[in-house]
Amino acid sequence: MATGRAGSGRPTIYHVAKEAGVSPSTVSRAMSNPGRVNAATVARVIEAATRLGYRTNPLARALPSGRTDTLALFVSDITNPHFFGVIRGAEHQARAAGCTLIVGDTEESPEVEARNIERLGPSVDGFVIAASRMSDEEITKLSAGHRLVLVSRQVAEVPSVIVDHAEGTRQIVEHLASLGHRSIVFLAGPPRSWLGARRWESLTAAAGRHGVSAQRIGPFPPTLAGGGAAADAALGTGATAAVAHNDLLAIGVLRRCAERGVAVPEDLSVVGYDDIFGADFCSPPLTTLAGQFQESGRTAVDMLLAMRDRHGARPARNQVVLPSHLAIRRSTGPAPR
Amino acid sequence: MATGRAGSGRPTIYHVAKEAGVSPSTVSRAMSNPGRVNAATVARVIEAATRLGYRTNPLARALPSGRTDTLALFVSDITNPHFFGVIRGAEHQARAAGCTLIVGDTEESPEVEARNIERLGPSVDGFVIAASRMSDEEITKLSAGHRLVLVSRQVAEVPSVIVDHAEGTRQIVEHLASLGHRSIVFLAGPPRSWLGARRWESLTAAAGRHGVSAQRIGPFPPTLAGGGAAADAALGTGATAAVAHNDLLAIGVLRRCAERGVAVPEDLSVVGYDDIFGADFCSPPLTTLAGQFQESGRTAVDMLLAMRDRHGARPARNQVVLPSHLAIRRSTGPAPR
DNA sequence: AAAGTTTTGGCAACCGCTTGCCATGCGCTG
DNA sequence: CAGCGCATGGCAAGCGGTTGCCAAAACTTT
Repeated sequence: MATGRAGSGRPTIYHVAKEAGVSPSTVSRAMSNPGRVNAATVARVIEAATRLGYRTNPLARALPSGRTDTLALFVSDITNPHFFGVIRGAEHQARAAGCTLIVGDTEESPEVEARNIERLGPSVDGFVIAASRMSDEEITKLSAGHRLVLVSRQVAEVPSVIVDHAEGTRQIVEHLASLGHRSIVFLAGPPRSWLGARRWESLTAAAGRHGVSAQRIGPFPPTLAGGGAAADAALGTGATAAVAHNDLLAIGVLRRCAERGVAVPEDLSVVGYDDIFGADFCSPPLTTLAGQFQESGRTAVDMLLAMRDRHGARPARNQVVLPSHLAIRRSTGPAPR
Repeated sequence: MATGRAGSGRPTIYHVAKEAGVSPSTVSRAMSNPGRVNAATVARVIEAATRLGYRTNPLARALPSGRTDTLALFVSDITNPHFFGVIRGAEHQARAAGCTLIVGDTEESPEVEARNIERLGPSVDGFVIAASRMSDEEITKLSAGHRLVLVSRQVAEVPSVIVDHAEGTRQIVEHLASLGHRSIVFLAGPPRSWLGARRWESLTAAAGRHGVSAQRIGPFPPTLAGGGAAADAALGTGATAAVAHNDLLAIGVLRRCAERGVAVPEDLSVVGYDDIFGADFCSPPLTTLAGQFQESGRTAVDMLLAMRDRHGARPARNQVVLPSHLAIRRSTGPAPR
């Protein structure tokens, strides 16, 4: 009968201490601060520990030391494949550093974010918040009481890692302009998305420079299903190219176009953001701005760990911007005449 | 400067106790066992707590009580989109139950699985292990010392939830047979995969009943890239239909076929397992056995929680089998003559 | 050889919360 | 009105580690 719970006879440092003929504090030191103890004693302790099958209890260790070797990652919507890259990267890096990763879904809600941070605060060494929906003020406030690293979001003074949007979006517009497109429609995502706002901002700027007109419609839920409505709305605008908030939406547009007999890219070019799983094998394969999101997760975890270990000292690189590149595939083509 | 660490001035039950004019133990009871305390006192304590912004420290609570309200989920390869369903389902259900979820990648390694369980044992209330690569014996042994629920794996006496394979595979074979296929090739996945073994088992059984010949080739890594080699090998066998270990592999096959100018389904029918994200918009859309993996995650968490709360009493449903259904799409068609 | 350093290990006080046990005081029964 | 039981709150001992401080031991240094 599975118990494994407290009092489960799992050996403690006290058992090891008796077995090795030393005091518990020596065992503790031997395990976590070997420099402080004579090498021979350490060896004896280690030997006793392995003999007994001792494993240190992370909880008990964390309580007095305040160090949990656990990191939390919150994503705004765990349903969105975009975040899988971030999750993977973070998980991988955390594991490499001997840390455990907690993954949470905040369901697009700033309240859930704040509540979770408050709740988990003492249990983790820090938080990675991807695509936070909280306000700048709230983030700043929370970052005063907790170690926080933002992903896909920038707030002054708060460490963050984002994928370059300005340059990437410029490439999208250039690509489209060179194909003869003169009218672009942007399919907006969630209203609270900082990233979405930046993408639109960059798009209008770049469009202006290239003499291309850009309009925004939406918001649409950033999902495959949302792409249906987005496609219909986009087709109504007369634009020859649609730039979607993200790939999910873009692929949804692709599907809706296929249903309606609208040829992509002959009738409409479609561009997405993120290069998610599937973007290269949907039909037609999607032209999209590929960001290194796995790298984002990794970097964010690194920064968090650095903050923890350098204990308060401001990290060297506080606001990281990762490069992006345009993956040109078959969903974009010459503008219809 | 973000600290938020121990000694961070976060109020404790002692502060609340003083504020409310009661003893710490009363505060503790008021928070976690209100029946034991006079209602008026509880109200006073609650009020003091909110006034101070008190939040209970999960670590400190877990240490003496042995209850962490945290669950761990391990997947054999976090890179595989198949698991995203499980992760989502588990995360969602855990959150609904007020639990925190730890997600870990065991990298197809039984050792990593065992080590992680050992390490995290005291920090969690139980484990969900998806597609465990451990041996039956090892699982049985571990399940004696920890609360364990298996997903996509069955071991006698250990709680588990799987998606039906026998019936589903029968449907695949029937579908193929009715399209005139007489020779099927199974593209095997990882050698240690229990699920893979069951699928192949069911396939030969069903094929036998329908007078269809079935052969197995592989193993192939269950990835898109693995599909390239698998496709080439499959085409060499002369079979008219390929059933892949999973959708990742199947989509890889689709891509390779497209590259080689092999028409799907005209020259070769392709079937996958899992109905992952993308299976419905790849080209051609993939016929696949859809399982309710999100439901698997949810159910597994439910079982775990039930085990914890009914404290050792054997769960009512110990080995859950979820239904599957064949999603027939365009990657299968009549056998070439 | 005496005095001064450094190592090394033990003591005991925590970290913040839970819980078994006891003392109090009240309401009730007879 | 004595006697009893129960609801209520406090005390204190943990849970399994960490760590500041001190004393003994082992080395150096004059």
